[in-house]
Amino acid sequence: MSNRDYLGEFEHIVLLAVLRLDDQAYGVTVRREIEVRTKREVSIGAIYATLDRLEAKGYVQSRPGDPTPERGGRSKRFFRVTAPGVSAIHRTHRAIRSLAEGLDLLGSRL
Amino acid sequence: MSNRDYLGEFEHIVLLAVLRLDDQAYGVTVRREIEVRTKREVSIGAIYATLDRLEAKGYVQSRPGDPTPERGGRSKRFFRVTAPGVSAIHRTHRAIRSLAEGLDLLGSRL
DNA sequence: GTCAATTTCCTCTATATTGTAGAGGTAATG
DNA sequence: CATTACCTCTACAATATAGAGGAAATTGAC
Repeated sequence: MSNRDYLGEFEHIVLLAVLRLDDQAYGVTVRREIEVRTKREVSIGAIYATLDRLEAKGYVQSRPGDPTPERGGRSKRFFRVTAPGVSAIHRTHRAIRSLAEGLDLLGSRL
Repeated sequence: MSNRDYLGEFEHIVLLAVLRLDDQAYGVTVRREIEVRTKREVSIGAIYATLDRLEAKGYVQSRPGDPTPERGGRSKRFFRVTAPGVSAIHRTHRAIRSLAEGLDLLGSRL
């Protein structure tokens, strides 16, 4: 296993999406959330590969969902962010902020 | 060339360091700035490889520095962030903010 | 009931791009 | 020519990304 302390760029995005979706986070919704919020198109494969990596690191946890009464559909795999996952977000944000603060980034406030 | 629009995690860090160092950005100072601000150790090789990639993408530009009157020392290669580089930072920050805002990230304000 | 069509979601494989370290070479100065 | 400060190169590990295709669920025709 890696010893990396920081989230990769896409890992970061995906982790935030899972956090934001709360108990409705699974592959398809995570993808949609990212596309809607960032206007960035991502493949479903990219989502799951990243989710798997985040799970391997202990930053998210997954559980199988019960079938829903909708037409069709394989049962979902739900994800939630763990405490270490939240810490990783904080570390990453701190690193960025430490270098960005004070810079005149046109009101970017990040 | 790639079509990636977003900065990788380390590219992001390095680009911010160059921006912050203004006209004093070269390999050694970039490395030091990152280490001091983020408490993260990085090898000099990692710095230059990333700087080279950022230059290939047009996000930074380098120019050779004149020799200084200090004892020893090969002449420096100075870097500065280009306008597209600043845009890349903005895009990246916007993407993060769009997913982070509204979340209760314990006052993380990012 | 059961079978096939349909739907929604997930798994897997393969490749490109980034991240990372460190050995070793190069251009200065006194 | 010894010493110093900096940079280049190479090699490998981890992350990012796409997309084809398989799996599980529901519904309706028979």
